[in-house]
Amino acid sequence: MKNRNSNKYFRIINAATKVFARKGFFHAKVSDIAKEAHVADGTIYLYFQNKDAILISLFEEQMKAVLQNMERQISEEKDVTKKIEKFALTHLKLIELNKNMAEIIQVELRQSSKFMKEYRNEKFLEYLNLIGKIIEEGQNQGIFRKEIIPGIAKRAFFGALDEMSRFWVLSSRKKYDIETAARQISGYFLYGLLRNSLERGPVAGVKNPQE
Amino acid sequence: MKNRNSNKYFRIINAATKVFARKGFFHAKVSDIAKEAHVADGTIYLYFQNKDAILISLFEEQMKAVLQNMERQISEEKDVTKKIEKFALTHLKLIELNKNMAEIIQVELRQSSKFMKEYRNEKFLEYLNLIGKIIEEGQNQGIFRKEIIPGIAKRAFFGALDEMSRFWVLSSRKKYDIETAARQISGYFLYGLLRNSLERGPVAGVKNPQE
Amino acid sequence: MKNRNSNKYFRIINAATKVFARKGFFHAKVSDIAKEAHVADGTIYLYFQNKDAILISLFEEQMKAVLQNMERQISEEKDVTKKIEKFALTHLKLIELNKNMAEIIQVELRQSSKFMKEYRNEKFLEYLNLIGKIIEEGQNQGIFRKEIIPGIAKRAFFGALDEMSRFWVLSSRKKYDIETAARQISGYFLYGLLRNSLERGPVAGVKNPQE
Amino acid sequence: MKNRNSNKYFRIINAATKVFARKGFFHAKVSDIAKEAHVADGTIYLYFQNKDAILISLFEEQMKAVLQNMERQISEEKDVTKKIEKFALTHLKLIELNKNMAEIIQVELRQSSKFMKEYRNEKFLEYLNLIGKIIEEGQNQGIFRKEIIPGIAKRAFFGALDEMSRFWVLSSRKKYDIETAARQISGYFLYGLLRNSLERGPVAGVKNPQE
DNA sequence: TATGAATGAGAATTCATTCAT
DNA sequence: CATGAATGAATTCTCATTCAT
Repeated sequence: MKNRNSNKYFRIINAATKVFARKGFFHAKVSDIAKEAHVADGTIYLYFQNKDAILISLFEEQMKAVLQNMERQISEEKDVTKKIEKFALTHLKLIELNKNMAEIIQVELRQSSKFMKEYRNEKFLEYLNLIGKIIEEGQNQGIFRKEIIPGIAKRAFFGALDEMSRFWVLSSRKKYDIETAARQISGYFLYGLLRNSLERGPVAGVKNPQE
Repeated sequence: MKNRNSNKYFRIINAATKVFARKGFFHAKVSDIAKEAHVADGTIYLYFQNKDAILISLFEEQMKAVLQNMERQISEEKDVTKKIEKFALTHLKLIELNKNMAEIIQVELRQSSKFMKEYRNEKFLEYLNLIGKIIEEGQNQGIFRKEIIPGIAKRAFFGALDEMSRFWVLSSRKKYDIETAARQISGYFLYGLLRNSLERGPVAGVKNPQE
Repeated sequence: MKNRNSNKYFRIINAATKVFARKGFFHAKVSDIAKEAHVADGTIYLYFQNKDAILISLFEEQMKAVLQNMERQISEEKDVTKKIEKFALTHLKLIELNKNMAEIIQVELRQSSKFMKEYRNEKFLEYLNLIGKIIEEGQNQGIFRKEIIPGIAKRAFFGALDEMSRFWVLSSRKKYDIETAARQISGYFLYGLLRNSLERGPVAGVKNPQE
Repeated sequence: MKNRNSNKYFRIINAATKVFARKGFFHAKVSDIAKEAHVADGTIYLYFQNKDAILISLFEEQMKAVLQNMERQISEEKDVTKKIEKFALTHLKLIELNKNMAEIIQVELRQSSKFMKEYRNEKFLEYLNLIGKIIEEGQNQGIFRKEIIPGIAKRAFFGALDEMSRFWVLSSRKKYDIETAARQISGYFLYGLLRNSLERGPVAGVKNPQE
């Protein structure tokens, strides 16, 4: 495998992003990717072990960038409440920005035991943990309720955003704008659906509620 | 008779559920399904147009049952708050009960443009709308904040549960028990993460907050 | 194999004639024939050994009738010249009358080693010999040239008529009417293409021509 | 390079000729052809769209050569009578020379609606027209009777030769030698079967004869 | 006799991957 | 490093035929 600094490496990654998004991983032919990258079929195998590896690399490269970006965005906010809101907004903007990539993550990456089962998706876990850490931070600061289980909350929050993305990716037109969706979703998690605090009931997942 | 009253129809559906969950849709061979169903390869094609059709039928049959069950469960609760909690619990229990099926919906059904793009998944939308209706009901009763957009909230809530299921489906052992997870997730949505109402900030997605 | 007096036997033969003509032997499904004959798939096998046997029976039944008819027509003429003309006319009329059958003989029966090689087509040879006998008769009467080799002439004459039929069968509309075509073709064979007898050259296939 | 300049293209054509002649088009497996051509199965599909396309290409390539050869042979003769004789001889010699090819044209090419119905066999029509032109030429020179309809005569003549070929192709041994058969058949068409001109009757296909 | 659901052998075609140039 | 022609394993689907009813 040749060094990934070669511009061909990224040309192939980008071509694959397009082709996978258009046809789906299984229906995408390696020769399609080669054509899109203006490269010979065989050349692909100088940079990637096989077709699966393209998808994995594609994902890793992309997540690297996404992760860096998200870390920077979050660190700009001091308030954990703002951090949560910023996370939601940044995540949804990302989807908007890179529809093809979003589509692959949403649809293709979930498809094969190769990726969601055997492949330990470290980068994705790191991404999830960004949320987890915000929540823990909020709990340590006494701002978030201490009964919240960060391991569950981080998945719930990510899942909420993710499902919203899927909706956008799969439907042609966007019904709600990004800012609205981001504010709504972070709003649900921060303040709940209930109208006033009097109704605040037994604390989630804990026998003896809040203190 | 080559209709779905034949027990062969369901034998094939069940066999396919196992095989798809084990190998993934694309790596599952029709002959694998036939073998699992104790049926000849050709027999499959008396009941299904092609391999894709098996996955679709499988999904539709399952969703029919899931939907009925969920409707019954929810109708047992009067309080919208309880309905939300019941939804979460029922959904997660379902996953637990039918791991293979869950895996297919989580992993396989998302994979192909056939299913997530071309295929208008009516049953799934009905399922989502069960949540939407609860939220609207809550708003009409003045219990849920009126700024909540049900079309976003239903997806966020489903996504949160769904991501939790994925976590379980893809990891071998369950870290949190079902009741805890259900109570946590519905708790986030109902009461928010924030510790007390004073912190209740600007209302989600609305410029001029509550009141 | 059940007795061929059953009306089902002929229902199947007739259905097969239609289906073979429409789709061709190889693309015709046994179930198509069954449907056309309003008979169950399995019933076909009570009357015919297999799909090949349908085609053969079809041909034999048809040739039996064709042969009888042609013998009768020819015996009505005394003059060998008239017999030749009658043969041509009757043959072409037959094609017109039974397009489906003609199509099968023209196209399908020629197709498979099963039929044109392995299958000794006795009925067809009898049909050819009707021509051969007319020619010999003509030679014995001193009307046809004795250098004519009946074994070649009968094939040439049949081939001429047959190619004309093929033209009709394969083109949708008939360019020439039957009587014209019959008279032309028998005319070529009886009188030749040449304008006058002076041009009559060395006799065909014989070193030292006539006389 | 995947064009017909590659020797693989012709290796496959030649292999297919053998295999089709031996087994028949429908019973010939693509893998048989590949084996005969010493080529991988998949390679066939670099040169031909599918199995049908092999048969068509095979036919077109052969007809191209046959046509050129026949045109050359005919142009060597000045006399239309000689041209007719030359056509017959050349046609029959060709069959002798390339038995496999002849068998395919005789037997296989007639089999499928693909070829005799849908496929407009231009090259074959050109071949037929070579005869048609000779006849018209003869008529213009006043040598052939003007009542002859070239569109019918060309088919009759071709059919006569073709049926003779079929006889040879399908029977293992040749009963008559080529020169004899060619002279006989062209003799029938030129001079007719009748012994002397006195017997020359009403002109073919025309009410008021040659007068 | 008649049925038609079930069978399973069989074949065309695709496409990831290799390797000689 | 790059190419792209060649490979051949792999898999869906078809359909003639059977046989239990």
